[in-house]
Amino acid sequence: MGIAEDKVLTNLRKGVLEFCLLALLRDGEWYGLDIARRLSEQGLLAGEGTVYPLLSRLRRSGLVTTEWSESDVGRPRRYYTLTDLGRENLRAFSEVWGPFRRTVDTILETKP
Amino acid sequence: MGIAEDKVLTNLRKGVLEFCLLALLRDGEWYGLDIARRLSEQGLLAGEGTVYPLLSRLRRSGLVTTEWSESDVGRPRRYYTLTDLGRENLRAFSEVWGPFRRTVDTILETKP
DNA sequence: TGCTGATGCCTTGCATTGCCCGGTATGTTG
DNA sequence: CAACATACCGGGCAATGCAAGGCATCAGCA
Repeated sequence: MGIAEDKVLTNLRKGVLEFCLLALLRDGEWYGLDIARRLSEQGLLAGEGTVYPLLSRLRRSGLVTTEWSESDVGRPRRYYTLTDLGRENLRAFSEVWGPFRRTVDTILETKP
Repeated sequence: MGIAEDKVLTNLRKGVLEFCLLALLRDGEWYGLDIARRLSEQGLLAGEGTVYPLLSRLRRSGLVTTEWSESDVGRPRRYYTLTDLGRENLRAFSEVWGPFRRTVDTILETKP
């Protein structure tokens, strides 16, 4: 009975994942699978397949730009770059995240 | 373009709301509308109607128990009490929330 | 040459869950 | 009796992470 442990993390990821992805792109360009691996390492992503729909959405929203790797030895990769709009959205999220996190902390820390 | 501000908070609430509700019940018994008001004050709930499906789910899962207010002057109220299972789930969430919050903070704080 | 596996991209259908809108019932007040 | 506030509840909607699988290219090897 009760609530499954996995579900907890799954629901926490919602609303955070896409901005953590944007934050990753602050540091440089990455391609899909690499982004997926990095996010998975930090427990923010369950499977690699999850990241592609997200990346498509970010691209359609104009938060990231893509560029195919030309004249590369391996498989062609699609590299993602943060746009100014993406950078602004990331900053906006940070301002929402701070108070939100503090609110939750306060409620949880109240002594029984 | 970009991502709407409202959506950000909406998605953040998912996965947090039900545990903040449980945390409220740690301090005593409350009835539906009162719970809704308290959560709304802290920006964790958009409308009062949202809380009732959630409360039903928590009841079916055995995390809370309910008791109708007897011999009260006003309308009958359904009071919610935290069960042992609910208390345990709340504790389990706290242990997940801590590391999760730290991870997100770390990613966001990385300097560009 | 032809098979196998790894890499990398992507799509489809699903489940969860908060939100919005509306409905019911009871008590108080003019 | 009408109107309003209180208090409960349900149904349909939308967003989004997840699981599973498909397709294409290249390297290694017999």
